[in-house]
Amino acid sequence: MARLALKRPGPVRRRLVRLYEALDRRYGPQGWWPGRSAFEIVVGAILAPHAAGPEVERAIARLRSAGGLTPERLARLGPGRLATLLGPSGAFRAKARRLRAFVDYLAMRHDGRLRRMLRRPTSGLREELLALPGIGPETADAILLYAAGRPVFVVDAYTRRILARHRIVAPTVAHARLQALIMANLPHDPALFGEYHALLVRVAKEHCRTRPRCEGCPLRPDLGGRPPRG
DNA sequence: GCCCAGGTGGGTA
DNA sequence: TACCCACATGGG
Repeated sequence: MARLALKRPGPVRRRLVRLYEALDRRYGPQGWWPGRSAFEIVVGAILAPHAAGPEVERAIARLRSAGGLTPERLARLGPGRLATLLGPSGAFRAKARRLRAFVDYLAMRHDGRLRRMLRRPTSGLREELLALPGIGPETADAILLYAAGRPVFVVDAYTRRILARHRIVAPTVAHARLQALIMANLPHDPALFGEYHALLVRVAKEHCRTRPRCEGCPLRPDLGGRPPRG
């Protein structure tokens, strides 16, 4: 478990820490991201939208079987072949275009070398990733955190839903503001951010998704407080 | 058979 | 800024 040593924690910080500790007690270390290589992590992040979990893993396994899990080999797969391999992940033609755009960018800007790309300064790399088709804030941040090891908190729909239900933030809080709030209140530790995100996904999938009214929340009921203003 | 899913991008008002 | 919809398969 990543440690949280905090001096004089404020209300938001205290609630974020208590939420993390409750999740960690309940589920333990998650060991994300389940990628065998940095490139596999990037591929998984690009395939993830609307196809979480086993479908993405199946698509990656098919890519691996076809020898397509390196940038240069993936670039050599034809669009039709690539789309066919991605079938289980859904939206496969769109995702094939996105993967192709990523390896093309890698070849053009970083000599095809992912390691070189991952050494870029965080803010510059984030801008480059966001400029690619199909890569938005969540996908870019997942790559920064899990492939590049940068202390960037990945905010997704689960993060917003759970933090809102525990009254740590308002449900309508903007993505950038939510990310800034979390990062201003937790130590900038990639291992901690990675575990926290993974734990949020875990509880959301196992509990929140099937019980939208939070009946029998596995987390402590006293995590909340008064609804935040704004 | 219907609804939704760890998101993104294009369109519209 | 806010909302709608396509992307497309798979599971509940």
